[in-house]
Amino acid sequence: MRASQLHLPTLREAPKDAETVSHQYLVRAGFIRRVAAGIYSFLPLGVRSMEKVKRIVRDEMDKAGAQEVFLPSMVPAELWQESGRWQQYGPELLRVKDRKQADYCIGPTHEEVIVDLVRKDVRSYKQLPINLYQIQTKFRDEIRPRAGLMRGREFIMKDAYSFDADQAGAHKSYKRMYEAYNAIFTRLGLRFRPVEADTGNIGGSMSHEFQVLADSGEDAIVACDHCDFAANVEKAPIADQAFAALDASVGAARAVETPGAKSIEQVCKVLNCKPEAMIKAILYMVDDAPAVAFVRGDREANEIKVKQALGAKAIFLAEAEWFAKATGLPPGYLGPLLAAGYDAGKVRFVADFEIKGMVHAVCGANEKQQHLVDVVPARDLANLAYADLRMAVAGDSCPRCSGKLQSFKGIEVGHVFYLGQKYSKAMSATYLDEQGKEQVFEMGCYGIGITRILSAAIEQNHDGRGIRWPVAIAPWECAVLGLGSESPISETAANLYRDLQSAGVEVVFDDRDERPGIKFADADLIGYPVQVIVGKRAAEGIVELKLRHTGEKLELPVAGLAGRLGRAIAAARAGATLGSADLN
RNA sequence: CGGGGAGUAGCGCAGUCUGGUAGCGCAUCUGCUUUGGGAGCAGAAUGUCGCAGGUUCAAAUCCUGUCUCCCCGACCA
Repeated sequence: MRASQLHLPTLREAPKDAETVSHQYLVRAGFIRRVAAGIYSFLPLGVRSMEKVKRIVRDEMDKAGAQEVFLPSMVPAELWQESGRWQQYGPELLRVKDRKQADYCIGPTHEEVIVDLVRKDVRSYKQLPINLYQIQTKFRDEIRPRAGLMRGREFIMKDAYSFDADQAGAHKSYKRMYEAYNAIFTRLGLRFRPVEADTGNIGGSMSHEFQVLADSGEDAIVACDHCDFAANVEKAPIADQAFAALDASVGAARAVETPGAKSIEQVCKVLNCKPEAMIKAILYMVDDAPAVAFVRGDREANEIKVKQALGAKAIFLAEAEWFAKATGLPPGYLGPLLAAGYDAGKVRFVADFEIKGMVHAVCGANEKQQHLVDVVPARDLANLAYADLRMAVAGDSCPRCSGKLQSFKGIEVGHVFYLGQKYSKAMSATYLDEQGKEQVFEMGCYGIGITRILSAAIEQNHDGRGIRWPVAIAPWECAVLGLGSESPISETAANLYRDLQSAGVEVVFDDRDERPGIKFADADLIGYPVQVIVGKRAAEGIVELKLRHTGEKLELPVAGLAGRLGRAIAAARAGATLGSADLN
């Protein structure tokens, strides 16, 4: 393709609504344009990169035995009512009415549609297992769309659904998808990590997220430095811990005045203690009733764990005033040790395991302006319920082995769930087994955020000048920059362009009548993995090669270059980045 | 939804406090010169100042309402 013919509007400045690096570069380099909040148009370059992502996803899905289908994005309400999600889903589900006033939604995910499709046509165990997938535009009316393609309202997702006769089969299907996902993200050329994850709203009992590692990622993950354990911090269990023996010399718990000291920080100042010696109270509204989770003063409570520990459906941080009214206890001075006579039924308490091992703790006294010191939980809080409540952090022991956890930031680009019978049961999706008995399908569902991958790839691969695409998903693999229209530069460039095409390289010939600086800046911004610069030394048969990923520049004879590049690029399509070492 | 911020030329912004009829840089078009890291000179085109009311002789500017967008939090591929 000749750049002079390409619709490639690059911007020197990013529009002010773009703050995230990937968002800025996608707009500046001419991949996308905003249409409304969280809704984007794709320009030719964006389409090319996206199609490459799709091609790899399709290829690996097909290889793993899945079959492509295409489901509607507009879904009748009846299906969602049948699964119960028409009620459960909040305003994120975009509901629309047709001319007859019938209810529909724009599919944010397609469990209902696929279950309906399969239950109608799959009647026998002989038709199982089956795994169907689609690549579809989804719509979720997000509370806050942000960061360009990272969290759009309209986005493209690959979603697959497996149907098996039994759990063993479903686990096999799950494993197969897990492996396919590893293959996909490897081929995309991304550094990623599969991590154990919470199943969230979709439900189910087993789940892994595929996280692209990037410092700007929103998800915190921990991974063992020794074994292959890795999990989202939301999910990561805390390893069993050894508790110190009781120190009998510690005196009885006693109250001290701590006027005005409501936060951990303030109390530490007043009592001259450290946060790790304190018991922190976090106020929740759990299924509309007050509850308190206690964690060590320097820890962060994990809301998902608290929710599970309390067997709750919904959990929110409680407002202090509401809480005080509901319990009669003073926020800011809350502790696990209730005064005699207090009606313990008013509020539920649960404490993190770690607290049990504290020997000398400070906590709220449940009286205004007072804290308790010399609290020994194992002695004083015998009846307190303990559970794993805190967020895992770097340095924690691995829950599987003797290693230590390290922390990373990630961007979730894929998620595999084992669903069980959640949807098949709700929607009576059954088949007949060998005995002619009706059985409910065992399901799994498997998503990949196609459009989000573009953002994630950029977040992971960029520098101050622009994008550094992995070869597999670069819109074009190579750019030939002709730095002049006079002979022999123009002939050398045009010939090289032709030879690279013959060598099977996707190449853009920047033949625009622009100054060199503009061509360099655009090429760096767009992120072609390879730039071939035809300039001053063209007369000697020498051109310059710039490898975007490593930043290396080398001068090479033009003779035979197309063939060499063709081979190197072909090799890198499998999921690599290109450096000079790859040329031979 | 809570908190913060912004809507003025394609993009980035100034002008708003103190009302007087809109400007700068980049981009665009023409011409000449330039040509290895976002050129120079000369000329040109481009705006219902987000929208709707109101105040006023006069509104981008003041008042009221409204819409949109961005950022931080609760939700998620």
